[in-house]
Amino acid sequence: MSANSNGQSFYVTTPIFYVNDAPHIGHAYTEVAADVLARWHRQRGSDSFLLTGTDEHGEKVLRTAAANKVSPKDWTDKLVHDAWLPLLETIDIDNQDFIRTTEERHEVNVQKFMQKLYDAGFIYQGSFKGAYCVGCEEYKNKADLIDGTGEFEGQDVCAIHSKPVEQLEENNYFFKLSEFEQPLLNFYEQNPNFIQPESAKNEVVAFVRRGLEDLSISRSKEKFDWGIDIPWDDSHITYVWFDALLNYITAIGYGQDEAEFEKRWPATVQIVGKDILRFHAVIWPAMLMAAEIKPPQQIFGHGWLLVGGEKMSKSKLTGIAPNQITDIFGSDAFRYYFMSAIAFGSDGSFSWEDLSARYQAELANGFGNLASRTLAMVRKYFDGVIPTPSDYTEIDKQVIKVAEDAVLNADKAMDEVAIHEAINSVWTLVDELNGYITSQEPWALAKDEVNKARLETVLYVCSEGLRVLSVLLAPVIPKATAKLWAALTEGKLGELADQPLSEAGNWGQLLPGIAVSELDVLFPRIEAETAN
RNA sequence: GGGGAGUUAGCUCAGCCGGUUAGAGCAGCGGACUCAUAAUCCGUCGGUCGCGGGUUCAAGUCCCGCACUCCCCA
Repeated sequence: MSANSNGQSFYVTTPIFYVNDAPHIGHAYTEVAADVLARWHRQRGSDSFLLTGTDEHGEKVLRTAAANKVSPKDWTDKLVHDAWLPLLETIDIDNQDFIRTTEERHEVNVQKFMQKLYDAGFIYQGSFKGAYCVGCEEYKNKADLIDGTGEFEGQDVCAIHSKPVEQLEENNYFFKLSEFEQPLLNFYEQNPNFIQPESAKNEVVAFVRRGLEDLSISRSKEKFDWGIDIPWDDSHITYVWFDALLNYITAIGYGQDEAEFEKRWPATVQIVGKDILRFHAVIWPAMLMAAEIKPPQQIFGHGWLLVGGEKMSKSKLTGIAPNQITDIFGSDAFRYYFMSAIAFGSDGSFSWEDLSARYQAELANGFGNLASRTLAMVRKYFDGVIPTPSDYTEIDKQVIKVAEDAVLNADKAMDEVAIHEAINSVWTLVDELNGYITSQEPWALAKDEVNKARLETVLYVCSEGLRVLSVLLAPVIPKATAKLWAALTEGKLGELADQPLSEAGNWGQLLPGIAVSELDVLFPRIEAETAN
């Protein structure tokens, strides 16, 4: 991720959605972050590739499919088409691929990967002991068990069924994760930015230092068979996590299209929620090392969205569907809000009041109104034609300086995956321009013909400032900026998405003489408090 | 039980390796202005920096203990 990544590959991934989940704003948050990064880097000239998809294997999927009396494949097809692809539409994600773990390109190459590890001696057969709940038909973690009461006093019982669990033992295949303890620690040390943010890194390093155990990576088909067959033993299937992690490479040609794979891998940054950080920062690089593949350049663990101070949850009725927000505020506002209001990497509080307040203050009154007042004056004083600027005063030069700095600072922040900081940097230009208009009083200049040249300059500065803002904000609020761009340029400057970010701050690109077109209100005031 | 992180104005948060009167945005209050989606601009009120010790010439900023919140693991 250098400052000049022209033509370089920028490969960003999100975790794949567990297909049985219901989409909520947490999923959407991760997607938007990855999408903003991908769009930003694409506009900077990189060959930017955003991957997302669905994780579709496992016993729970099999069970819910059975409960709905359809095959697991039909069940996941339905969920993908009814829930997950629409989610991407809802929040305006521009992904380059969508991988499903049930696709052949995934399954076949997961098997190749496993065979390679098996041949290299990193996988062996061993016995796995665990607490098995017959009701759930699965092994339980200790966290899922509670102390029994009544007739089961003194025993561990399943939290769901309240019945004792059985200690079962089965033969499984194991991955020699323990052998990678030192290699991982070395890797973390040599690649200090591998795990971000810093707090997440501390946690992972401390975990690995305490020692790693080998990892069971298969399940006997006697229990269930919705998964990828172990290539050398068809009585077992691959454990879901092992299967799921490999999507990041099977999607870009691992085992199949080596040229494509070489071009994309290693991933530039893999965005994950902090709950699954350990899988991505420990198990995943170890798997890759075993296969002699480079680990990704960076794993970025973002925080939780908190609602009322707690992690969202369905059981507490704090789960929020993204379209509840976009139906009222639109996808741009969704994207802007979560990206600007929350420091990426930290937990962040969501509330309807905060969303509503920021929408009003920043998008409607700040940016939207700036566009509105500028174009209204161009229309009113110059019949809608962008005027030609004369000599710039110190005040004008100050605006230009702020624009240039906004570009540099935003770009620097994006390199550090500090999305909120990047947006804040851009917003300095919004504020500068609003202040500039107030201090230059174009309405006063318009009263006397002698001030015409000055008025032309002032309104050119405002319009050109909007041009810079359109380019900088396109990755975050693509719909609104596209409208503004169309109104400002009449198609004379090419597509907005093709505007190079590195040159966004080069002043004077907007062409005088162009007739600006009508512009809808970008972010209409939302009066009704639908929020609750 | 072990590990990681957090606790700073009404709200959401910045405060890097300790150093002048602790900052921002929003909300509140006062004023200016009218091009604009009563919008913008200026000014202003507001904090014993979770609690208790310690180190230091000097501590939100370092050390120890405690309390509460969250995450991970067993």
